[in-house]
Amino acid sequence: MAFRALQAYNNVDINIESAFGLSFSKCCLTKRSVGWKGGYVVEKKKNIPSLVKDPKLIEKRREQIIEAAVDLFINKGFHKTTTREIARASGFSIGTLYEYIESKEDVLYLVCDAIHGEVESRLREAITFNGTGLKNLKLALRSFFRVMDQMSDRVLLIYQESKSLPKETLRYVLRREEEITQIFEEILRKGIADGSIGIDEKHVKLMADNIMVLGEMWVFRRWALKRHYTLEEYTDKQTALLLREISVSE
Amino acid sequence: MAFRALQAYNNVDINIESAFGLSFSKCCLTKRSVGWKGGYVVEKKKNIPSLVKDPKLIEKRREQIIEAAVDLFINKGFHKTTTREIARASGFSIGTLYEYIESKEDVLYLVCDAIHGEVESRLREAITFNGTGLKNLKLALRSFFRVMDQMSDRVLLIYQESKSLPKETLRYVLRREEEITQIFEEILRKGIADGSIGIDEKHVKLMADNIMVLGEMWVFRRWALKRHYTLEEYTDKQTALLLREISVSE
DNA sequence: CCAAACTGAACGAGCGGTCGCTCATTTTTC
DNA sequence: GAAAAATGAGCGACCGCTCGTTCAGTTTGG
Repeated sequence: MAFRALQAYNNVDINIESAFGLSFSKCCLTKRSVGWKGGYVVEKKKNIPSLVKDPKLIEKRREQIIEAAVDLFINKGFHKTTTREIARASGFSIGTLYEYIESKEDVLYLVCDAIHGEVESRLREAITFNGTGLKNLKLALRSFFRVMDQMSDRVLLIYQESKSLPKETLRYVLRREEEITQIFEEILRKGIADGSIGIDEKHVKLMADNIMVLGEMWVFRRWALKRHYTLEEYTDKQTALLLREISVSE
Repeated sequence: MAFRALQAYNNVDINIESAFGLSFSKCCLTKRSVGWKGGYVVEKKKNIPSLVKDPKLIEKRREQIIEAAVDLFINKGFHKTTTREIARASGFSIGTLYEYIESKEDVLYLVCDAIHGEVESRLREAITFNGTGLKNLKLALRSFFRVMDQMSDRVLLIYQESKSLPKETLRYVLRREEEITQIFEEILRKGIADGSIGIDEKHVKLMADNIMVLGEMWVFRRWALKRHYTLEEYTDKQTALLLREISVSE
């Protein structure tokens, strides 16, 4: 999936394991804390302070902001979109906008996180864990490619603009994609356990990565691929390719 | 290869064939004209007017500009780099900078074009047209992945920033990548002709596209792939994958 | 041979404008 | 009527780009 700032990745990621352990050392245990890594609590979401007290209102207004900003960012890009435009498109004034965010980058984070959330939930709701791991995988791939196809402009947005996030904030966005990759890891492991998928455990992560790449590919080479394939054909062909690598006889 | 603005592609490319025919209708025949398409002359390079008269000096100064801007754009991104910074890093004043370009976007175009040029020339000089097409292909793949690896930050730069180019200028950049794809088309066709590659002519373009995608993949998923593969291993594995699709027994 | 005239590359203060963000004030809510 | 929420004029920084000026080097004219 296209969920990252490439440049930032290349600068940062060699140490990403340790970076996670260290960078979250300031976190404290709250109800939003969800996991452990290297002994530190890892927050799943970045907390954006707001001057407004009512949590329900904050959520509502931020949804307005996200909806407005997604369109603007897709059409104009992050840098060329002004905060005034975001405020106007959200239906309130510039002053009000800054009651719910602290910086323009916060809006970008909200947008990235919302898109990630949509991809993940759409993917999860399309997956059953009945049947063999292999069957699950085939279904998941079909859903995944369909979601990528339907959301390609938003996926593209994250891909192109997330590099503008502050380094620290970027990590939250990156983690979010790892979570999606893990869905495929789960399915693969299930297939290994029930014998329907014949790869070594140590190749699971790579396989999951490969799947994500094929999804990305449909998004950002769509202009080229659509000259030759429908989504259906692409799905079939890439599924076949992946299953061949998995060394099972269909 | 990563040479495009994704969003722009999705907006523009469906009509790219006709767009070329139409958009260049104003072109006239000059010594820089190099090709024909739909009866109109297609310029290969965008002409950037300069206030300076000496062509040699223009070339020299623009090389300085490119060298300075590549570094800045890679480290800060196009939008966050100021024209003053470009001028300072180039070794002259802001006023002088504008003697050699007309807009900040011109600098981005110069940079993209120079990077493309480097990729293409490096690739071409590593290719021989001796032996079978199949042998050529294997060598070309090895060189291509190596070039992608060595130039990944610059390739990434084009990928992330070319969307900021004016639509018209973007087309020049897009054309440049098509030319690189055509190198692989040539090789594939040679292999078909001499019988060493067994695919249908109508799949040549798609195959060439696939090769480009695999090169891209190494660039912008390097952070993930490097956890599992060296460049060597990646090259071997992807070459094998491609050859399998080509349906030849090695 | 030299001085006067000309050339054009380099310069950088400054212009017009935009942008992200603030805060004194008003409006709404309960 | 007090607290919460919304407002938008305004601030100050900065940005892309311009243009009047400088000056080393070249050409011209006597």
